[in-house]
Amino acid sequence: MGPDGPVDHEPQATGPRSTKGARTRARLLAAAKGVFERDGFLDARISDIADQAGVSYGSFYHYFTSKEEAFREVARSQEAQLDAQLVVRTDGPAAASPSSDLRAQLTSSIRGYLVEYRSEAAIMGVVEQVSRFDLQVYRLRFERLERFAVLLAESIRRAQRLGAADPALDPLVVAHVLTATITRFAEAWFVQGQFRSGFDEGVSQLAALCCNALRLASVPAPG
Amino acid sequence: MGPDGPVDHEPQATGPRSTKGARTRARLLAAAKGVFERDGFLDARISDIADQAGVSYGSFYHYFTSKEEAFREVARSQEAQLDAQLVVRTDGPAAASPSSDLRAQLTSSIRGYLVEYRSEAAIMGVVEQVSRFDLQVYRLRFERLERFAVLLAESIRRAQRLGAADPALDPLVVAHVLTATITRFAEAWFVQGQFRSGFDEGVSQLAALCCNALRLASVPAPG
Amino acid sequence: MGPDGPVDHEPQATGPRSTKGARTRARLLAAAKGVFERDGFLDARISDIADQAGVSYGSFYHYFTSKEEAFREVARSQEAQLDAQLVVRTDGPAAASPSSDLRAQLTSSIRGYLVEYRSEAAIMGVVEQVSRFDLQVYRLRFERLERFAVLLAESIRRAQRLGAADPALDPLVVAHVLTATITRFAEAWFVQGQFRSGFDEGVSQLAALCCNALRLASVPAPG
Amino acid sequence: MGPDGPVDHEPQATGPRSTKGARTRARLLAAAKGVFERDGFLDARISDIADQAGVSYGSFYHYFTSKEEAFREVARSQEAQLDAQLVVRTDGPAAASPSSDLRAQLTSSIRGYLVEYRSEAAIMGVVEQVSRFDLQVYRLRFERLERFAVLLAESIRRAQRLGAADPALDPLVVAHVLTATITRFAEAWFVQGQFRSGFDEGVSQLAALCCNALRLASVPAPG
DNA sequence: CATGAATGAGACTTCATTCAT
DNA sequence: GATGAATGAAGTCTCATTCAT
Repeated sequence: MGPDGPVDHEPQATGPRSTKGARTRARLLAAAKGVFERDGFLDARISDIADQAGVSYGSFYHYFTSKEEAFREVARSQEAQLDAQLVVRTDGPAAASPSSDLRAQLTSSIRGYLVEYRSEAAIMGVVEQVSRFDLQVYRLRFERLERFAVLLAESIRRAQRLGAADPALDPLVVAHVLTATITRFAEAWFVQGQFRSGFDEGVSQLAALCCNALRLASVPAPG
Repeated sequence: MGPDGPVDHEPQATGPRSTKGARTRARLLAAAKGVFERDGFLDARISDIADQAGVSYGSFYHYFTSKEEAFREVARSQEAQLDAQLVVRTDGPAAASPSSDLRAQLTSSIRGYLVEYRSEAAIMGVVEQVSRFDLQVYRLRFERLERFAVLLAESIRRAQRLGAADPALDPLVVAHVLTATITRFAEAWFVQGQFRSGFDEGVSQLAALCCNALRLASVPAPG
Repeated sequence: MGPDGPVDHEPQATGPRSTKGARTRARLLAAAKGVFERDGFLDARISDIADQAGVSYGSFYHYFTSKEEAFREVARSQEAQLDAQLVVRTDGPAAASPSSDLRAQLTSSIRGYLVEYRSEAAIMGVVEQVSRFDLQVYRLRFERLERFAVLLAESIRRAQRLGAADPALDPLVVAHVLTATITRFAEAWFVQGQFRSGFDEGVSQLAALCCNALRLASVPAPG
Repeated sequence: MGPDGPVDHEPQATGPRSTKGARTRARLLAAAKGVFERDGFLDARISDIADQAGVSYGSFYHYFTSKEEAFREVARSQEAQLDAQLVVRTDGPAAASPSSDLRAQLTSSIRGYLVEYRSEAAIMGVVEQVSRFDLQVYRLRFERLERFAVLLAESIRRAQRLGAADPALDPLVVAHVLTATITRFAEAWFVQGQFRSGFDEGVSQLAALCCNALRLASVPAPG
């Protein structure tokens, strides 16, 4: 299911047992994030992380079993933030109409996701990088998107039943396509700087495009 | 992280000057591709490539200055294959209608791209990987897509003028979004195996979605 | 080839921060000196140095960034020892006569220099070698001699004013010539063994020759 | 007798057997000299020499068995040129006086040597370099100087007998010292650029100094 | 908890030299 | 004679991880 390359490692975080330890761990995490952002995963050196955190070289290994482990920790919290943005309720309360409901939810998800992605673009670029050779980071990144896609598919199916979305589309495939669209667009825009565009403008274009794609019944453009 | 400009580097590796040399070089390239597919870029060892090609360790360096160089060469030819699929003619001959013309071209590009991508999924996965930490491979991969996006944008603009596409869309932004959609979907599908779907089915869903996105005027569904 | 200027580089190698580290570093330096003496710079291998010091291969790089760095360190301390011998005071206290003063100082410098050089002939040979292809060692070796030459020139000038030295000589040129004489003679004698001669005999011949060269007013030959 | 480091190699030049071959060989030698001057011995690459000579890589080995061999060839011809300058005749024809005879010969030798050395300073610097780790080049360089020293010693001895030179000096030691002086001064001046001075001025200072050193009976300063 | 010295496997790369054509 | 492809030993350096204090 996942990529061929990434090797599977045992996750085994060393938890801090005291308050002081928790603080040191937090400093290390912050330092790690900074170094990863600056140098990428491959060129990041433990010694730089330790220096940045103001602790000794060896201390790093009190809190993390490996460079990978530390990165996963960083990636985990980023994903959690992003994940919170991707919400589609299948069982949502009645909206003005099914199409406007999905449209609103999708637009909101897209905006939320892009806002977060942009503010953490540097580290997200590294997450994209690492997800392509570390299986655990791959999972971190894509299993959540998978869940989002499943929910989105359900929502699309419901809209189709109500005649509010293009009935010719396969909900699951389409949900995956839209997920791909949003995530890749975010990377191209904010990490790789592949084009310049006003933020709000870009967001609304992307949202409009996704809604178009589903042929959600037209409604007066929302604010 | 993005490219600084359209500067094109042609790193002139020590080229073979004889037929025999050309053959050896070709063997090395094939071997390199195989090893990269099997082990990914990071874990690929020069010695494996040389062994696979049936030449000595040092011979590798007769033809390539580094592992990166060899990979770029492999990536280059892959990109060339993919690139050939992405064609949108702005000045195309008269079609039944502007929308059906664009629809046909887009569908054809998508199908061609996915066909190629699938058949080279293993190496393309590695290209995606490397493009995220090697600037030259990044350029190799994304500058061509950039060009495609520009052409596509022009085509969209033309369709808009003729009332055949959603006039609310910003052609360039949208062209980038669609490019993102196609490329990322290909990776998710064929490299990461994020979902199973019949090939033709997937292709037509993606194409339909893209056409929907542009609100290309409806036509009877093509075969 | 010559030095561009008097810029002094203090390449800050990873210094040891503990007593134990300092001892290891010292062991490595001693081992390095031994290996350099035995094999010359070019044929010296890091692994031999590490073995000799009884530490692991990697430890070498904990203390030195390269073979060059380690050699410079060794050379530095040799030069410091030699340098201490080359003393000419321009502002010296009144001596029996200006010429006997300079004669005494020069003789003393020469003797001191040759004593040191002889006792460290093996490593000095390597310093001569390396100074001819490593700019930093070149500077190490020749900038100090330069300073000596300048002081010596001043001393000669003073002697000339007092009529105690050949007035036809250009003090600075002559100081350089004498410096060349002493250093090259030391190498030819002790490193290359270009001739055999009793130590004291050789020293006094060299000293006499240098004093002659300046036409320092004759005094009864010193013991 | 020689330095400790240099390893002994078998000299075994491959001679050209035809006119065309002789020309190719000459081109290679010229190219080699140029590359050695530019890069030093250690960094000189055979491929650069071949390129420079406009012949193929492999051709180099038709004419020289190794990089060392080629360098020795270059060094040999340089030494021959220099050597021709160092002439002291013990059996010379009657001169105005023994001291003025030796003075003239010494001055002439010094001038000739420095003229040659200066015009070939770049390659001479490399010869100095290589003589410190290649025994054969060492010999090339120092055995001839040795012979000069022996002749000079004889000349000094004769002058001493005639009361024209300082009788306290050991002729052989002194001859070696003067040889050291001249050679090292040349390197410091022309290769390392350790000081600037007008050519004629420097030459006459050096000559004066050497004559002073021997306490050659004064004569009116020669032009 | 903290420190930082010690480890060492392993990869890359170089380039003089050989050799088949 | 000439070519340039092929060889492969040799050595440096990196850096994540371990461990003694």
